[in-house]
Amino acid sequence: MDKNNLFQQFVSFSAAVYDVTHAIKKQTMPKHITPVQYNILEYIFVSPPVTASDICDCLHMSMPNISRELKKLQDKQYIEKRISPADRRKQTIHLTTEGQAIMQSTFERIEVLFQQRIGNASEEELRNMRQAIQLLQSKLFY
Amino acid sequence: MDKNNLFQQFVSFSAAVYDVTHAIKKQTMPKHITPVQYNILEYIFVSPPVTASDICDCLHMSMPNISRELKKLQDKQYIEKRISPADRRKQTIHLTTEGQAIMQSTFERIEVLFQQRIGNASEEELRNMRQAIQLLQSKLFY
DNA sequence: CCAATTAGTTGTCGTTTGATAACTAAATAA
DNA sequence: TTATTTAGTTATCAAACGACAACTAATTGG
Repeated sequence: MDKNNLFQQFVSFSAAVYDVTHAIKKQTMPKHITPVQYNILEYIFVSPPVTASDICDCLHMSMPNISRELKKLQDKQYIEKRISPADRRKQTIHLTTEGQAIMQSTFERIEVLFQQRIGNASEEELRNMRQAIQLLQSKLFY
Repeated sequence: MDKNNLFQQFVSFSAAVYDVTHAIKKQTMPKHITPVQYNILEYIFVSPPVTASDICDCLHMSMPNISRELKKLQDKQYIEKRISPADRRKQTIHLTTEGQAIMQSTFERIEVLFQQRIGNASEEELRNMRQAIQLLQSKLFY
């Protein structure tokens, strides 16, 4: 039937997701780092261990630019590089204790806002949301 | 029960939505305009009539910066400003014929990619997706 | 062993973007 | 009528970001 209508929904929904995540990030993102640097830290935080190349691929940036930003993060003592013994060209990027602490507390602040958002939802509504997310992530946002 | 697990899902889902929309925009966004300019055109396209102030509020930008970008879009002949007769301080922003055509064809390209994504979905799956979007948009991404 | 590839670095450039101050013109409130 | 507020403009500045060229060092393939 009308896939067309679904497209409208998709556009409006994507915008809504953007708005909400933008608002949350605006309230929770550490101020001493730039948005791009935050994205890098977040990526290192959720998918360790990562290499500079991994970050390039996932965040759609060039190696030179990643290298520059990683150096800045290293200067700020948020990350450290460890040369891989197997292949000494490669290096894995790790959060320092401080970097880890920053990301941890950022995610805690994000979770607070998230819980506020769904605070009044019933047990069944939560179940439905979980199902809905799973459905959309497998069929549409894959 | 475990709202915690839902938070994990939320984070992962938001990232997935970002990845998909980013990939789509990358493939469909007109090359002669900057990302910010595209966002402005898109906003004018989907929610007319708009004023410069509306754009500020919705896109989280300052009036001077909006004014600058609108002027660039005007120079490129994608928009025009009409002074509101009721209050001559205000102006409504409109797409020119060319601007309209560009946004129309951009959205058509977006829709093609969207239809590819859901191409093999059954009637029932489409219904479920529609429901899922509606649920999440009302309970989570509002 | 030598050539080619891979991983990452450094430097440089220009554009985009965000922020701020100082301004004009129109409308509203006192 | 004058003061204030509102809508938008212009100019300027610095930071952030993307792109590119040239480079080093390690590894792999022939």
